[in-house]
Parts: sequence; C-alpha cells; structure tokens
Amino acid sequence: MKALAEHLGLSTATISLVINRSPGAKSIPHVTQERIWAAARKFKYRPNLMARSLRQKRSFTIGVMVPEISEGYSSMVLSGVEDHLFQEGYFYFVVSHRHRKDLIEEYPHLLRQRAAEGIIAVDTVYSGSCEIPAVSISGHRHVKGVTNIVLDHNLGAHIALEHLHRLGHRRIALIKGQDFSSDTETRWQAILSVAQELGIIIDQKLTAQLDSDSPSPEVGHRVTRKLLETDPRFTALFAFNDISAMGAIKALRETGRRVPEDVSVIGWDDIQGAAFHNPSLTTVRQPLRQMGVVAAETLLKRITAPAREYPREIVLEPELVVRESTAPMKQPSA
Amino acid sequence: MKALAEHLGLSTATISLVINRSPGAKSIPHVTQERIWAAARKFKYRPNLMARSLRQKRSFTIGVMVPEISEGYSSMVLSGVEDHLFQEGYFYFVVSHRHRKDLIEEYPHLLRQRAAEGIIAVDTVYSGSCEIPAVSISGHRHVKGVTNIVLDHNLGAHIALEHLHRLGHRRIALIKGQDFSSDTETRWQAILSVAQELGIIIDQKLTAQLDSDSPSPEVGHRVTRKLLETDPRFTALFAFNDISAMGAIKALRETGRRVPEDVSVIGWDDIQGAAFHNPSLTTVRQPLRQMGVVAAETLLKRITAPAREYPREIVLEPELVVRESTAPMKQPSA
DNA sequence: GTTTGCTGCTAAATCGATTTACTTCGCGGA
DNA sequence: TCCGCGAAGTAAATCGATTTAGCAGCAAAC
Repeated sequence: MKALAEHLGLSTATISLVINRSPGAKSIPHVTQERIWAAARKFKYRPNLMARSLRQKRSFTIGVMVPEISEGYSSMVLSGVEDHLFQEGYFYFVVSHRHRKDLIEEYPHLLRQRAAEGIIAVDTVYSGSCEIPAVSISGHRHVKGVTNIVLDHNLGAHIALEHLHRLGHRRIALIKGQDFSSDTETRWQAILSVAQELGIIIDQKLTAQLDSDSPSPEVGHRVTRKLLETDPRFTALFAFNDISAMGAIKALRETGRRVPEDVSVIGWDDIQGAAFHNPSLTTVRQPLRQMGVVAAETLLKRITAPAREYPREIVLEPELVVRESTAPMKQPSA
Repeated sequence: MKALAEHLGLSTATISLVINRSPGAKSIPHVTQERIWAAARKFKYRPNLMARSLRQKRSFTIGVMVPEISEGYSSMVLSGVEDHLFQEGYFYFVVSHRHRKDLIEEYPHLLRQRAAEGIIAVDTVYSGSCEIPAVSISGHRHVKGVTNIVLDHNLGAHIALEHLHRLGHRRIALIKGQDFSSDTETRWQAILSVAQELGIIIDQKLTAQLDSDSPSPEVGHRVTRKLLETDPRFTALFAFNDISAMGAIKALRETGRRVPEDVSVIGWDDIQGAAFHNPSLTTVRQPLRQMGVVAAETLLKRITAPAREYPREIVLEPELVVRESTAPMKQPSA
C-alpha cells in the first residue's frame, strides 16, 4: 500500500478511502479514484486483512466446533454452514473436540482470541456462557447468549413410532444414543412419551445404548448382538441414528434374520448413505444442511445487528422417509 | 495488556518479554516474572493474536481447500489434517470450491490474504503457482512450489485387478471417475496398463464414466444401469470409488443380479460405510487419514524450515481389503 | 476586502502487540 | 574519585492498515 501511495504521489489515507468506498471518498474526484483503482489492479494490491481487522475489530471469521470431522452428521451440517458463510464473505475455523471436556471448555476462548466474531457449535454440550454470539445446533442446554437450533424430537419420535405401530409392530427394540451426544436425552424422553401415548411398551430388556465414541456402525452392531442374546423377541428396531441402524442390520443378518421381513429397522438422520444401503433405510430425516444454513444466518444476523434480543430457540421439523427397511409385521401364523 | 502494565507498574515491553519467554527476559528477576504471570492469570490475559501476527508475520493458520465438505473422502483426509495441525497448535480455514474453476483460482489468494502460512489442497486440480508453501493431496499435476501426496495407483490397480483375475473374472466392467477428480486420469492409465499386463481386455462397451458432481451413489447407480442396458455380459465391476460401487450394487440388484454371486463388485477408498454395506465391500483402501497427517506434517516442516529443497512427491501405498462383494466367477455351466 | 464554503487531500493517532536500542542505578575495582 | 559493567527495565519504532481532524487553495457571497 505504501508502494502504491508513493507510485501515485498520494497518501495512504486517500487510497484507503477510495479502496474501501468509504463515505469520505465522495470528495475525491472521479479521475483520481480511477487512477487508484488502476494502480491497485496493476500491482495486484491486496490489503493485509490482519491489519484491517486489528483496526476495525471485524475479522469476518467464524469458529465452528464439531465433535468429529469424519462423521456424516457434522459434515452435512458443516456443508450448510459453509454455504451461507461463503455467500456472505466470511471464513471459518473448524475445530473438533472429540467430546473432550477440556477442549469444549477451551475452544471458545481460543477462537475468540483468534478474532472469531461468533461461534457455531454442532452437537456439543457446552455450559458456561460465551462472550461472543453463539449458535448451537442440537445443543439443548439453555445457555445465556446462545441460540439453540433444534429438531422437534417429539414429532420425530411420533412419526417413527406411529409408522411402526401402523405396520403392526408392538415389540420394538430401541437403541439409545451415547451419553455425550446432545440429542440423546431429549430424543429418549420424546420416545418414552410417544410410546406411552401409542400404547407401546418400552421393555428394559429391549433397549440398548451406544457406548463408544466411535462414529462407525460397529457400535450399533455390537449392542444389537447383545440385544439379540438377551431377548430376541422383537419385530422392529428403532435405532438412534442411521449409522447404528446399519450396524444393527448387519447384526440381524448375521444371526439369520432378514430385514425387513423378520425385523423392521428404522434409523434417524437420513445421512447420504441411507438411501443406498441394502436394504435402503426407512428413517427420520433431519434437515441437516438446512440446520447449518439457519445457524449461519442466525449467527450473522446477531453479529451484524447486535440486539439485546435474540432468538433463544429455533425448531425445525423432521420428516419420515419410508424406504425398504420397514415392512408390516409378519403374521404370527406364517 | 496495557491494563496489566498499569496494574503492575511495569511497561508493556517487559510484560511482552516475560509472557513470550523471549531471550531478553533472562535479565528480569524471577520475582518480577512471577508477579507478571500471577497478574496475567488473575486478569485472564489473552494476547490479541491479530496484533501479534501483524508484527511477527506468523499466524499459525493454514488454509485447506476441499472440493466438498459433505463427502467421505475429504472428510477423512481433513480429519487427519486436523489431528496433526491441532497437535502443533495451528488452526485452519476450510474452503470448498465445488470444482468451480474461478474459486480454485481465487482461494489461494484469499487464504494468503487471511495470513494463512500454507495451503493444503485435497483432490483439487490446481495450476498456477502459489506464493506460500502448498501441499496437494492427489493433485497429480506437478506445480512449482507444491508437494504432491499421491497414492500408488499402479499398485492399487494391480491388486484389484489381480484379485478379480484370480477369481476367474475376465469380462470386467469399469467405472471411470469424473473428469474433475484429480485421481481419474492417473488411475485410469494405471488400470489400462495393468489390464494389459494381466491379459484382461478393456471393452469400450463395458466402461462407463461418472458424470455428475454429486457425491451421492446415485451417479454410480445411473451409469451402471446404462451399462447394463448396453452390454450386461460382465461378471465383475471395478468402480471408481466406494460410493459409486454402492450405487452400482443397487443397480445390479434392481435388475435381478446378485452380488457377489452373479457379479463381483470392487470399490476404491474404503470409506467408513464400506465395511457395513450389504454386502460389505471389497475395496482398495487408501490411507486417507494418514494422507492428511502426512500432508500436514510436510507442510509444517516446509513452513518452519524454509529450504530451497522440498519433496516434490510422496507416494503412499494402497491395500486390498477383501470382503463380501467379490467371489469366484460362477461356473458357466451352473 | 473579508468571510464563508467547498474541494481535494494529508498528517497523525490508533488498533495491540513485538522488538531493538537505550537508560538508569548501584557496585566493585583501579 | 572515577570508570566500567551488569542488572532491571523502558522508550520508541514497527507491523499495515483505518479514521478523524484539519489544512491549503480557490471561488462565490456579502
């Protein structure tokens, strides 16, 4: 920039005014402005954004916290986030905390230190408030200063269980999520309440819980095998998510059961692979990309128009996607 | 920091020396140092990293370019990259270019402008050199200043085709990758050369090419159906990647073929879902996470020790993972 | 003839650190 | 007494921009 100024015989102040189209530039005649633009193009001038940020205290940077990058859920959400942030000219840092408490605690500070103007937390249980605007996706805890974007789990549980109920299933096995997943408890309560409403009995012996933080179907596979050893007399299985549903299907097949002829399986999420699994998965679709987009929109709105008021919660609706993995219950006589 | 200085009755210079443990701090007595640390802790002092970067011209930030976030390949690589960068205290920006030429061209500049000290490009064909150190994963084009991390595609093609060949397959259908994927051409040439070596005939009518930039199995599904219409007389199919292999399997099943009894299918990548697909996929495993780690290591090495010399290419080896989707060719008599 | 106002620009402060080149003080030795 | 030296720290420049206050020059108004 100094080089530019020298070359043009102008001061850096003038150049700055013009380049930024700031109101002060209206007193600069058009010819001078053109000279500046031409020179800027010629020398490929690119302002140092660090210096600019330092002065303006705007960095156009967001921090995104996810549990894990390789996993389908976060990736889809990230993709929505990225879409919107990119449109608005923001960049973002990604950090993954692998469910480590200390990192979850520390990252918001680190991000702020790196001049992030806001934080989006995906599937992360965070407590302790935050000095910068934050939006949490499936955060569930109400934390001061944080907008929660959540799914209507009651609706989700309802459409899933009703679907199974209509198909005639009464003995339904359930796979609960890992304790660290922020959706687990909410969804579980929703399922219990809907089950009662529909007259479906929740049997302790028919429920299992994912227990490892691996994002692989292996976990669902393992717990389903255990389930089958304990009490195999169920005709349908409602998994915590599609990943575990896939593991469950493998376990069922390995023990000689056909899906959906012998056991119907329903998942949750509708990840990329769900439609192409064999059998393709009936599942409760979360609008993951949209959740990402909404999160980004909400956050940017809060950043650009800092208001005392901000939405505490935004609820999105799931949708039942019926595919091949569920079928009417076999007639007992058959 | 100024507040700290005032509170301690010291100058900001002294504090800076101590906080950064710089050599100049050796003349500051231990008691004073302790006083400074104590005060820093008490006031939770966190230096403004923008200011520091501006001065030191180090940002501890890397830019990572991927085609798409939601996709398995990039996610796995990213996960490896993240692992190593995190260990070394670096943060990173993620940008996804969706194969848009203009973005691929522009992003390196934008990243540099944002003070990224290096760039990692994943599965991105980039030409035009770069002013900062760069590492490309599966980049294949030799570009000045860029280290390429690539898979040994010859070895990959070899173990895959040999596997099918040993199982008795001679008529093998091939699905080639999208033109924009940087691996496509290299892998294709490797396949052609290995096929010749093994005496496998590549039939134009038995080859298809992925044509959409969607990361869904749908694309593989579509081209396989077309393949089946043209000439269904193949006993094995070698897909460009696991995603398209999954689509292909679906297409085969829809047209009444069993996998692997009627047609063997082999994929490439070994993504998360491959082991839990039904049937589980035989595939050529790429060490994706490791590629990410190696990329990060190499880049940081180049950043911290800028040498005239840097590796132009690092080759990693694939590995055949045999699962259920391949089987010996049916006896013609059967 | 002076004031007023506008045009076109610049000097200098600022953002929050790092870093270099001193200064000041006390003390031991010549 | 005076010099030199190490200890303990500081003043000021710097990084690369933005931004505010204001200056010079000229024309029109009074």
